[in-house]
Amino acid sequence: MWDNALQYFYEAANLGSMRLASDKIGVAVSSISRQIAQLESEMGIALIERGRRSIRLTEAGQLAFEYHKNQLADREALLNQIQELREVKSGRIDLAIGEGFFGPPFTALIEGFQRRNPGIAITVTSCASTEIIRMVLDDEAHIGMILHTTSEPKIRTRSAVAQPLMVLCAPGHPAAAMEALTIADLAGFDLCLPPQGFRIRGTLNHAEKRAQTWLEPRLVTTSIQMMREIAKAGRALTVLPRISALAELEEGSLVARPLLDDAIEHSTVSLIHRLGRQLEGAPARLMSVLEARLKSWS
Amino acid sequence: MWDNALQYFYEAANLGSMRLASDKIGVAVSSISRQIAQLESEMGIALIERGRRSIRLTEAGQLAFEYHKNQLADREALLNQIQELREVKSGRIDLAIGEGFFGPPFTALIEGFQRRNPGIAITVTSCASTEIIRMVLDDEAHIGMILHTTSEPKIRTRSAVAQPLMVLCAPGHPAAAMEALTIADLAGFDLCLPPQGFRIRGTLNHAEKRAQTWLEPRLVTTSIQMMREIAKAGRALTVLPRISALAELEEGSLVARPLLDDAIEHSTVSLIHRLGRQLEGAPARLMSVLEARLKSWS
DNA sequence: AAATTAGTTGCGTTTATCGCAACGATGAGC
DNA sequence: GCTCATCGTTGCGATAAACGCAACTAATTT
Repeated sequence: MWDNALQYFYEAANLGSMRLASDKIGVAVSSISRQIAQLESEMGIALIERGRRSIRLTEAGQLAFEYHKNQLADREALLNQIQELREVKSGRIDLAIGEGFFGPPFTALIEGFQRRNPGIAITVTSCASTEIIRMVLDDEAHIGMILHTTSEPKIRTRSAVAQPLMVLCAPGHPAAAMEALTIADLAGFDLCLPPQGFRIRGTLNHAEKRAQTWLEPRLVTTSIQMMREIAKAGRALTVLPRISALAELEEGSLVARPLLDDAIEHSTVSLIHRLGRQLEGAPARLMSVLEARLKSWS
Repeated sequence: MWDNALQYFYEAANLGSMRLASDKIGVAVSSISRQIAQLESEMGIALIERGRRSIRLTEAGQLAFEYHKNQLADREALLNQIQELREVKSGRIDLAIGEGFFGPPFTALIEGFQRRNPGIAITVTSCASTEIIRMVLDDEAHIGMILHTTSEPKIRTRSAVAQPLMVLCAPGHPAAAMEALTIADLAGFDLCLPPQGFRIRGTLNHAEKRAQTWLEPRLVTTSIQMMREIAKAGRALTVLPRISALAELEEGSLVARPLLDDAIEHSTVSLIHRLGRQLEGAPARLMSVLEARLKSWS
């Protein structure tokens, strides 16, 4: 309620007369006079000197004047920020991504997006699938990117593209000579795999169960980076989606061979967000970019 | 109008629910919901995430939240300042004083006032009577203090105390032996007077005209300080109100003798302010202090 | 001294806000 | 998976604030 009265007071003080303020604002002089009088009575102190034709501010009036001037500036700043948000010129996107997706292609995608949308801050968090789902549910992340679809309720799978797990090894590795490998084949080689609890390992577990063969990796690491390097060195095989080693596959330092298992061949990469949370602005834009790029990678 | 909606939004966001906000503010939930919705439509962007039980802020919502928080702080600061003004803890007083009033008693008065009212800034300007009146009329000074009353319209004489011009001289001066002096007596001594244009000189002029005697001062100065010093040295007489040399009279380094002239004996010291400008707060307080002290000096 | 122009006040009208109640939707518990 | 409690939303009549018009008072101007 103060807001109106202060505005009238401010304009009257600025223009030096209530009538000019009346013209500018478009309200009757009487209202202006009344609002100011009311403001004064609420503040318990006079803002303008009475018994005078022109508007002269008392000390309290000058304080109120400066106060409102600053307030206007602050409000304009807020409106600018809001405007930028609407135009997606600024904003924040929180992304939760399985570590397997990291690598030059993904980095290039993010960099390209930021170049085209300066002012948008992006946070990319890397963690396990279950954690990603939790973050999306709790709105700690706008968008999540996980292997395999999830049956979790309250999660909307926006886009899912086929992205089967592959066996990766160096070109000179014995496995590279094979067209495809079964779980049993895998068991015969040195393996580098992520620890239990990772989605990749969980998917493999199911396959092991079906094949009644249990894998015993020589090296267990949470670092996809390390898995790629071990495989490149030819010391071991690793199991990852193509997307996790796109750069290496293109330059030929790694080769990919299918892993013969129904569930694994049909595994997918999913872009998810919380059901009921309509993405808008920056997150929506990034979502569509991710969606398009993911399809081009599959 | 924004103000209300923002407040509701702020409380709802703060308490995490519209109903709690409703209890705290004392307004129906429906109004809160509506006000927030309206605010959103005016801003053109959602502030809280819909389709959710609890209140969660969007990015724009967080901006608005912070904005209003700052706004509240600013408003409280303003209210504090206003409160201080009302309690006369702060404020500004502009005083315009004839130079004749300067001296230890006046200085002590101002110092005492400032000690009892810390936070109040006082500006004491010294100038000629006509200038004092102009400053009061133009609101460049809250209070003026002049010799003699003025017939100026738009000037309100708040208080006038008798303060006849006296002849001042050193105790050993021949004039000190006289009970009282006439204008003609004055003409026989060396004189130190202010220049034409000063109120004292104007008052004397009238007396000279009546007595058909013209004074020719040996020394003319605008400095009351200098006049007092000259008189103390015994070199000349000077003409001032008692108030201008209160300290010297008390310590006995100067003596005062009446100047026999109707108008001069009835001259006064006046506290003036602009007609229609009701003094309040700090200026009013100082005015009453000045009034009381002036009477005690007369 | 009259005229002009400023701010103020009274009164009827318009607009915005409010409260109540019914509704729709979300999330917790069984 | 279903029910129930609770929270936010919407419709409608009531209420209060703000508004415009016009008459009024007061400060400047000529």
